Amino acid sequence: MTTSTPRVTAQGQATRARIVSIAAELMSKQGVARTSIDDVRGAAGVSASQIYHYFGDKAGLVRAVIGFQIDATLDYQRPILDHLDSIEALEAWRDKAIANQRARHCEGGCDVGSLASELVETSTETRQDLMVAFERWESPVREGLRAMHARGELRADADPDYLATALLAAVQGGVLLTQIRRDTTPLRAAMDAVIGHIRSLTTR
Amino acid sequence: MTTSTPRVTAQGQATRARIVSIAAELMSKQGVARTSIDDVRGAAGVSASQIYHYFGDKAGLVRAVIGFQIDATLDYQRPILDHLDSIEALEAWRDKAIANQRARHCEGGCDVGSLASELVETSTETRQDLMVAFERWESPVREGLRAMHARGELRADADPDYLATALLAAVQGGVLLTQIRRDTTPLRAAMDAVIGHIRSLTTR
DNA sequence: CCTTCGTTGGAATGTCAATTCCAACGACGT
DNA sequence: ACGTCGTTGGAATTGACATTCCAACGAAGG
Repeated sequence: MTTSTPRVTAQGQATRARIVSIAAELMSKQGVARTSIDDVRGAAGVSASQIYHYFGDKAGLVRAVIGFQIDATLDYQRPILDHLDSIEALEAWRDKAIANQRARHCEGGCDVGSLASELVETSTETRQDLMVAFERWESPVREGLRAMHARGELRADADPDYLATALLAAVQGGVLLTQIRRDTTPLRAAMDAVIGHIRSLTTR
Repeated sequence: MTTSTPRVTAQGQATRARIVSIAAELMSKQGVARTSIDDVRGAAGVSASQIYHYFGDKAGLVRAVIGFQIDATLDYQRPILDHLDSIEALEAWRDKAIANQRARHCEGGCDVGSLASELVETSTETRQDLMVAFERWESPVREGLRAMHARGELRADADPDYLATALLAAVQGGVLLTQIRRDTTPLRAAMDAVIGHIRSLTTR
């Protein structure tokens, strides 16, 4: 069975996409709680009824924003993210993350991490959305380390999955401290430490 | 010059302290934005005017809560925090952090980190309060690693300050992922990775 | 005993924000 | 051309929330 009648027009999709994109930007800058539907309405140049038409309520819009931000983050880090299977690739990833923070003047933190911190405890469904988002992020990191492991570049007793989790945690914690200090040193320190640890597990 | 007339009674101090303590608990559970003055008022069993009398406005209460939480965190981790000058001590710190998360069922994240993430971008003063809070946290970690370095237990080319920052970032990122997954593995992974890196820098 | 000032209660105010409602509009398939 | 349904506008509603105000209360010092 094919899609008989599209429930939404191309025009509707465009409007919906614009709303999500602008909501994501506002929520990244000011946080979810401080971003009102009316803020989004004004910035997107739409009427309130459209937002409720497409998303049901604010929680629905927030869910869409979570999806949007994780997509944007993964797109931004690709293609590096798909080949994190060498120390050099990990260092390139680190450098890209640092450059990104510098470009933002260390403001706003991690789009996905900020959403996560603000929303984890709101509802079980939201928390699961966030779990899925981070799993999508961690997955390619894990695959890269597994490839190194399979190739014998990592010692047999090293655990690629565990290391992938540590890397992601280093990014999150590093970005938070970087945001607070307005200085990229913490992000660099955190990623350097975990990458250094991985290096110490290589079979050179 | 001594304090001529105390502007606040012992009774007043007690009331103030109770308000801060209860506000901290509520804000830890629900976040700052979702904690209304009226919530605090009800839970503390005081009238609204008292909160405004002692804190001026909600921002003032939030500042007091930041101070309260960093004090509580440091008190909780002491005396470990004051002697982080060996791999064993670092591991004990890690174990205590993990046990704490487990006791909370991995809910709520880090009290200080959650406040930080929610409030960093609200105002320059708040961000500076947070910088001070994290500096107070990082300082003893740094001192411990410096002691190891001075004793020659860390290689000369190791940078204790940089490593201290990485440790704190690992805690923050690890706790965030732990909160999202409701599983202490990420916190353990993150701290293990950085501690492992430090171990690889020891002169054994 | 009296005055002062910190303390407390509780109602009142005004703003802001989420959500609903209804009517109009227009694209698209028949 | 016509009718259906997705789309849009904008006003109206409802509730929550931060903050203010004023009056009463009580402890501590003179």
